[in-house]
Amino acid sequence: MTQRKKPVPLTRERIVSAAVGLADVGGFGFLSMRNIAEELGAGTMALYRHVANKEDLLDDMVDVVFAEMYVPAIGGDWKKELRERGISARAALGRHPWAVGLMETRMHPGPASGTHHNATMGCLREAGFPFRDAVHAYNLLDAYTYGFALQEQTIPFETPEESADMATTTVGEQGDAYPYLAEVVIELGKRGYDYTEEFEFGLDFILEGLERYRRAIRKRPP
Amino acid sequence: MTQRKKPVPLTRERIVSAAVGLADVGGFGFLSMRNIAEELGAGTMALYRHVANKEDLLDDMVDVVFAEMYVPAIGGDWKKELRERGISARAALGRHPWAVGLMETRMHPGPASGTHHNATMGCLREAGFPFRDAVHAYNLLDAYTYGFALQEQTIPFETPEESADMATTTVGEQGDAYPYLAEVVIELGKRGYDYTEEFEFGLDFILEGLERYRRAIRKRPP
DNA sequence: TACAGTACGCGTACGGTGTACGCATGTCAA
DNA sequence: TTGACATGCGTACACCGTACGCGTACTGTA
Repeated sequence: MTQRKKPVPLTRERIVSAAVGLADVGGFGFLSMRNIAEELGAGTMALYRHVANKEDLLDDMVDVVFAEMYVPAIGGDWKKELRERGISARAALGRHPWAVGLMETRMHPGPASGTHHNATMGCLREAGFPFRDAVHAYNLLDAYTYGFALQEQTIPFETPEESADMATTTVGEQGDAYPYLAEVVIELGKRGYDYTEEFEFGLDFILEGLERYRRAIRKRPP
Repeated sequence: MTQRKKPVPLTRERIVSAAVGLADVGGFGFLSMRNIAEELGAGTMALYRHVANKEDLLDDMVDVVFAEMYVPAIGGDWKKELRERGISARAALGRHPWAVGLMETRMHPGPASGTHHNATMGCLREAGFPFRDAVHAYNLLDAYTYGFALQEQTIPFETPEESADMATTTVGEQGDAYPYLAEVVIELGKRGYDYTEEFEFGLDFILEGLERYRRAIRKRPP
């Protein structure tokens, strides 16, 4: 009669994991405390025994994404290491699109975030970049990566419906008002748009530029 | 007795303008239809006579931000034009921080957005970049600009309180676990962090790299 | 002047959100 | 047995976007 119900105890980890999964499939807008609780078969307010509030939960979710990124080896071939880091970062952001706007805006970064940033900075410093230039390089790489991910999320070049909608709105309506823009819509609509190739072109462009810059510095130390 | 009240008729423009102002001072979270209506001394639902929904309103708000950006001259010195474009874009995004995550994600871009993108693309094409390379260049410039703006928004290097919080959280707690990260926090805490200088370094880095790339292309046409 | 048509402002209501508060239950120590 | 404590959860509140429909006021036409 006294049927014991111990439906797996709620833990912070289980909550974070469920939240990440929910945001992945349903989008950021679907991520509500009520939905998370339902996913776990628990009451909404039960969550608040394990997380202080939603912001606190988001901190941990972001750290999960950081944990999925490649951690560059500090003494290694800096260009190769940071290339892999960039590619895995974009991949992680692709798997968790909701994270893009959140990654760099957290005020309480988690351990994975610390490890990640430390390794990246270390990679640049040990490659011979003076402090200030390492900061410049870091800024370039991250701004590009997050910016690319931001744009990649929603620009609808692939689906024909959206593409057509976009085309008529911006181009077709007022014939030839935007010839260069029209070229983009038409050409990319025809040939398609390979996000991976595009991203890696830019990443390599920056890395090679940095390598040139590094060599120039090494020749004449300050 | 019959006191006429004609409190300035509501128009779409007045609504958009009030919304932009509200988001500027109160943040994106403060931008609710109720608050906009109150700002205008109108009832909430009165707004819906002029805008289809909040998404529709956001489209127009984004176009306001695009309209504040410098439109590069299509035949001119492409590097100078695009440098000014980049700087004014960052400035506009600084004035309207809520816009960063929205600029490139609109599905119904407005006229200012069209003009802006067309002029930028035209600038690159007329400078001699073949179509595909112009797209690469465009992607690099915009990803960097939006990525920088995204990071600039909330990284709290300036305010001592947040800086100290950040430092203890990521560095001080577990002594020397993140030496390279510690260096960043300490050094930038000491010397400060000039966002403008940082942004322009990266922008010039990309522009100069593109110029080199352009010259290489011109030497041997495909 | 009278009336119809229309544009506009707005009140109410519904289903969603985050979360403060307090109560109920289960487990373990004394 | 008794108390302390951690955990789960139900209710309630203030906010959100917005569907729906009603009243008012201006305007063009007869």
